[in-house]
Amino acid sequence: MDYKKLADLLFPNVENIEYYLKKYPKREKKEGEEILRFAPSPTGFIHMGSLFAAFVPEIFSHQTGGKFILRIEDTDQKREIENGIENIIRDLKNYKFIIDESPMNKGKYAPYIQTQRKDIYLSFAKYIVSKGRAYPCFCSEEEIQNMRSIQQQKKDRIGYYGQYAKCRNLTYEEIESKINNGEKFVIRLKSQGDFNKKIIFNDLVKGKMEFPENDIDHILLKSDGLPPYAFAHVVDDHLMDITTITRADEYVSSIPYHLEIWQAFEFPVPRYAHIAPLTKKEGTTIRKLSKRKDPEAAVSYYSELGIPVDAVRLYLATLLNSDFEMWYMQNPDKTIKDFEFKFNKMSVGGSLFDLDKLINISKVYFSKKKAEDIYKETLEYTSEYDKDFYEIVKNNKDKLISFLNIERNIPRPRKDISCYSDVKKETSYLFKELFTEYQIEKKPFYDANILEDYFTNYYNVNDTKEIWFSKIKELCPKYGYASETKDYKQSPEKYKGSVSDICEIIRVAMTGRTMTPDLYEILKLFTNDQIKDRIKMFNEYLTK
RNA sequence: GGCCUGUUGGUGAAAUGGUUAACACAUCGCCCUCUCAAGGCGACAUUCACGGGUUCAAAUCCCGUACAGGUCACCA
Repeated sequence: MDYKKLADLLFPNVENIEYYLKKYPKREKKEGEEILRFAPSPTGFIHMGSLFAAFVPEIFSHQTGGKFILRIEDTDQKREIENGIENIIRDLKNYKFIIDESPMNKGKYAPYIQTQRKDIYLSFAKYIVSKGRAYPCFCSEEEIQNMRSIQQQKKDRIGYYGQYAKCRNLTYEEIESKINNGEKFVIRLKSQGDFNKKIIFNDLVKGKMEFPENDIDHILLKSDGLPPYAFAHVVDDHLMDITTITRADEYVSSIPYHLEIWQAFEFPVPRYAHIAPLTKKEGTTIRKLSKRKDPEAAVSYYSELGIPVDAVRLYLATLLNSDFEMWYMQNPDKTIKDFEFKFNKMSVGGSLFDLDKLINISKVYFSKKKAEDIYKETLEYTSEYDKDFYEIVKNNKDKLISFLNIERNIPRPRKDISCYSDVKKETSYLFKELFTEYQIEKKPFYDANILEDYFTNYYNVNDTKEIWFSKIKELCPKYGYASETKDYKQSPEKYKGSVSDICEIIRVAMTGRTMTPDLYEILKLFTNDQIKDRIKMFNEYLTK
């Protein structure tokens, strides 16, 4: 068969492959520079899994001084959703991804949206047909279904291959007449593989793997003229000069097939890094984190909660290489950029997405921040997600900063804030509008008289901390409490309680909770009127 | 079912043939401090899914079993 003639018959008005090879020349790269890409489908919002999938190539490209590219894989037009592309770009920007080339920020290798590259795929398909490595197939869906059920009955391997590949042996004349009849066709790879032979493949993450060769005549071009993933990625990644392909490890099993496409073009094969999915534990089973089933998979979950972008990025970094965490503890002044990530340190199985861990990372992150910055960012956060609290934040700058500064600028700061919405939770008792009732269990020793006595006869805002505390101790014996915790511990029968219980009464009365930052500092944030008000409230609460 | 990949404590995870199996989170206990936290110290895998084998030496290599995940589309 004259394959050249066949190619012209199938693709009469299509550019030569040389045209595109020239139009998109190899990049001028420095030694070691890597070009990586994130290639999502525009099927909705970005979730944690895709954020991680984007994080990996961004890190590995930029840490070599290379480029990070966003390419949109929208060849399946059935799955497309409105604003899909815009949402992806917005989410990536929010998460501080630096995208060197994308549909918005065009580079030399545009277009970056696959449906806009249709002519390119056609050209490459024509080329591969002209080389005799691909052929048109006119089988209908029914015929393929039939083939499959026969294969199932006979317990044969499923697929279009070998003797099942009917259209493989069509003559030029047969093809020509079908085309003249207007029959629809797809282009299939004419596989040269042998299922009984093995190929060895080296993956950057998973290491050496062995597979049977591909012998299935997979589809390279669908009847709508658009390629499925496999063919598109080879054409695009070659033309865009991608040096390392990162993708989800669900593609592992199609490696032999993808390799055969590269080989058919005689293009050098880039490195591949197959990334295990983020997983979630549900009962005893572990499954892929799902954007449909898991609310915590959506990035909006974190922005609504107010988990800072940088904290999420730190978590992604520890998910990438778990030794990052230790390194970062030892090098608190460095950033993600300073760490050398390695593919072979990535998890081969799957990384469990652990919300507790993220929250912990976020707490540590907050504990290192300046109070002024937290205030500023809380203002931004509340302006979007909590309008009511926004007004309070805006009008109480000094108070909030003073609060945030309690036990902050010390070697081991407090870790009670994990997200911007916690600021409200942690400070609500400072504001009359938010503190409307006590929601804490009454304990027998709670006593409004002690409270009133303390504030009328002992408390003075201007006291130093030492004096402040000695005054509380002074008050203790009057009500049968031990001034020293040690004394109480030694002979508890002699006392009603200790100074810590007195502190608890004051703390609970003022804040409605047993755990707050340093009580001395907290009290300073209350005005006299507020104190009086709380004493009254506390009294009512106890008598109720 | 075929093919591929995993399986280390309550959890995540490190150790890529060689001392008592890192570290972090969680939990519990003790200590410290002028209150709450934080912090310090300690406990938490006589053992790396199970069974064999190779080796002076195995969580690490090989074989088998079990379990789990992935894949077998004109989806990516």
